[in-house]
Amino acid sequence: MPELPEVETIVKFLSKHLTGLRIISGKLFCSQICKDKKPLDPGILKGFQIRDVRRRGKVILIDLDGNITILFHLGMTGQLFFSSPRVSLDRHTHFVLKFARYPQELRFRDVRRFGYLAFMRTDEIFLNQRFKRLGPEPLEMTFPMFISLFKGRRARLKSLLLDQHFIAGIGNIYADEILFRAKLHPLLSVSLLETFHLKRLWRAMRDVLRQAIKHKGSTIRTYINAKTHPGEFQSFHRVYAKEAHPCSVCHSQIKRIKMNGRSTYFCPKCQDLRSIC
DNA sequence: GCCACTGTTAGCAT
DNA sequence: CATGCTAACAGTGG
Repeated sequence: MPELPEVETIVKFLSKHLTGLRIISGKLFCSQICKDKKPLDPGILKGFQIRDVRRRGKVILIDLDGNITILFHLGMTGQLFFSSPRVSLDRHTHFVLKFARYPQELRFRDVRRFGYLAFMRTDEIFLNQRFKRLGPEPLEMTFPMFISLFKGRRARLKSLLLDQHFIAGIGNIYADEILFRAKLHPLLSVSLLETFHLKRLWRAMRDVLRQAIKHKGSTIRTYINAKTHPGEFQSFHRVYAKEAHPCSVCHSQIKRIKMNGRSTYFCPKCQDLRSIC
């Protein structure tokens, strides 16, 4: 469930339930899922209390007292959910946290293992290379800030939207949905964009992400994530996974192409390349 | 069985 | 630096 709206939804949920809980144990079942250079024994988490749950881009940060933060990235198939300890762990559950006076444990499960977790000092998070290089939050950007990001760039529009160093949090679904609503072709070189195009893009980005958060994100392939969050934004998708469907605006057939190895959906008429170059 | 997919991104080549 | 391709993984569906 890993784009900004899904991560935001999970963070809100976790924040509500985790804040104030005291950890009695942490167990790692798959050492490769922990990205730390010096893998920390999660047993040392015992006794610390959860202060806050935050998001930065697609990353989830769980702050404990004692200057400790647990970082999670869900990759493609990561799940973070509560479960009764009586439900047996399957082979894809890689990390479990247990709490004092709380009947449920928090489990991190990830079938494809593109996700990861890491332990960091809370006050050092933003000194970390990973975070230093992360682009700005799309919902915390003014239009002038947004414009300045494009200066001197010439990559194709969708590639840039997907680049987490450019803007943090947008993935394959929301890139396509944003471009459809901005009426811009994914293959456009951003050097061709004028201020009014960027205005459309900025508005579409904010609208799509806000709407998606309001609907608790998109739940695709429910067998993977219904456990954690049944979102409803998928019913508002206009192009993603809609190859050959009629465009909701002009009734042309939605096209699918491959871009950077990812499926890319768009309306060939509403998002016409030739209208710009 | 084989091949093409899949909500990601680090690391490498150009 | 900027950009784009590939591999890492496991599962599903044709």
